[in-house]
Amino acid sequence: MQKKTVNGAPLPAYEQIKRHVLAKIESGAWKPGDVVPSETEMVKEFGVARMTVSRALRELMADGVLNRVRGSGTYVAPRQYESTVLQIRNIADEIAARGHRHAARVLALEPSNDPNAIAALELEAGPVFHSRIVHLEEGEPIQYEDRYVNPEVFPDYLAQDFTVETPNHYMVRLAPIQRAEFRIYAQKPEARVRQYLDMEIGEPCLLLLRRTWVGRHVATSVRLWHPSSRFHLAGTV
Amino acid sequence: MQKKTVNGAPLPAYEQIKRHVLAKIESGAWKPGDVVPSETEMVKEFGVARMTVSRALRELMADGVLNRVRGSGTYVAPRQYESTVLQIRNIADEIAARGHRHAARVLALEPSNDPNAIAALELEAGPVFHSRIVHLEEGEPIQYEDRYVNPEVFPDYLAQDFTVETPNHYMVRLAPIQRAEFRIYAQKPEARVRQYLDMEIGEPCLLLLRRTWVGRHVATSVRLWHPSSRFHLAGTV
DNA sequence: CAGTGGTCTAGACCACTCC
DNA sequence: GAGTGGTCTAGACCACTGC
Repeated sequence: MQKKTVNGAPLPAYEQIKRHVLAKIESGAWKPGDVVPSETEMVKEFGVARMTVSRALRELMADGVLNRVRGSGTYVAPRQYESTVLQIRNIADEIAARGHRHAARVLALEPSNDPNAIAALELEAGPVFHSRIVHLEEGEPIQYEDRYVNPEVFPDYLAQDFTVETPNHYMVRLAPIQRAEFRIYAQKPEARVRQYLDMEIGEPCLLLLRRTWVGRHVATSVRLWHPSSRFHLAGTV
Repeated sequence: MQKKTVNGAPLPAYEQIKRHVLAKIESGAWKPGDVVPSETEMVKEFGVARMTVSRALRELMADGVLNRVRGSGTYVAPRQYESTVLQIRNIADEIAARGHRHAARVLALEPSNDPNAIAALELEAGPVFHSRIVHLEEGEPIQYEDRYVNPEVFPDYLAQDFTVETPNHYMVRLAPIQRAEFRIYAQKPEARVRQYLDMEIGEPCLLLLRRTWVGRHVATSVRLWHPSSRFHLAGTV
């Protein structure tokens, strides 16, 4: 295998193979569920020993990128949703997993020149895209979503119907999220949020702030308010 | 290498080596910072190829258990603290990292027969150990810690001085935490918590519930209240 | 310069899946 | 039974550390 270099240092063959596979997935050439070439095929393609291919694919499985089944083949793993605290899924899927109905009220979907939002997306200038949506579980509001989106990453964001598909689902469908940063607060909601979430006066919100990256771009910056009486975060490590 | 079996299935050699190393660390025979035997030595000890030892040690490094330095050797990694939302550290270390002073007020340290606590620790009967501590940052309360501890795992818990060392630090020092489960809530604090945390009426708490496991035992079940004005959780994925 | 870990090869045997 | 991944061997060359 020809040694490619990054800043002068040669990259190990197994690392080059990993990047090749990741590039295929990120470009969309290989989609979730697709079979990827077998070890034997990659051995021929890259001109390396089978152990080397095996290590590359094994590590990608450990990272959750691939699934491997002995006797069957190697498959592209399903997309990971915006992960917050380890594994919070798309709110609609989460509601569906509880056997409940999800609905969404789109309050706003428009361009915005909010300087704070432009800064959060690490852009020089606006406009950026802005949406405000209330998510309902069995008719009860459970999340107030205030989202800013990078138009360079999702140019068609404003043309979507978010009563049918959540923004999170839409974005994950189009681009793989590679990194996320989050902060969690307990907060007294401002009046508008409190009303949209149908909360009693004095009831606190669980507020989740999150930014996600696609490649070198900040893809989205979102604030999610949840009524404490109907929502909490959970996970294991 | 002699094949050991678990429920009839033979265990791969690299997996046996991993378990051997983990057992050494968990038993305390190898402590954080210690050099562990080199690959060459383990090759002789286990009678396997160097690649096999290499894989075992490489995977343990990926898990954060070992650190490996080319040209130097393989070392036991420092202990991981109770991880909550990915990487929240021991509150005292966190405060120290901000360059601030930590202090603790021990409100209670006693046996308890609270049936909820006994159930949370998955024990048949009590008593279990109970502590309530307020942690202060620069003199301001920042965490109210209500903790139940499994006496089978930490028999000397009640004899400790938690103004000197936090319970988390004490427990991590004695036993490696292997699994954790957490839930995060926004909550109106009860009067007692509000007073100990010196909070204004109406200010919400960020409440973190956590259980941690050592081997098959629930080691501890803890509720951590934080004033929202002075505390939030953060992390990256 | 001896010892360490990082990577790689060219084979091998095996358990398993799928047809 | 052909093809897949899981593991393993016995070598090898290399970059790096620490004396």
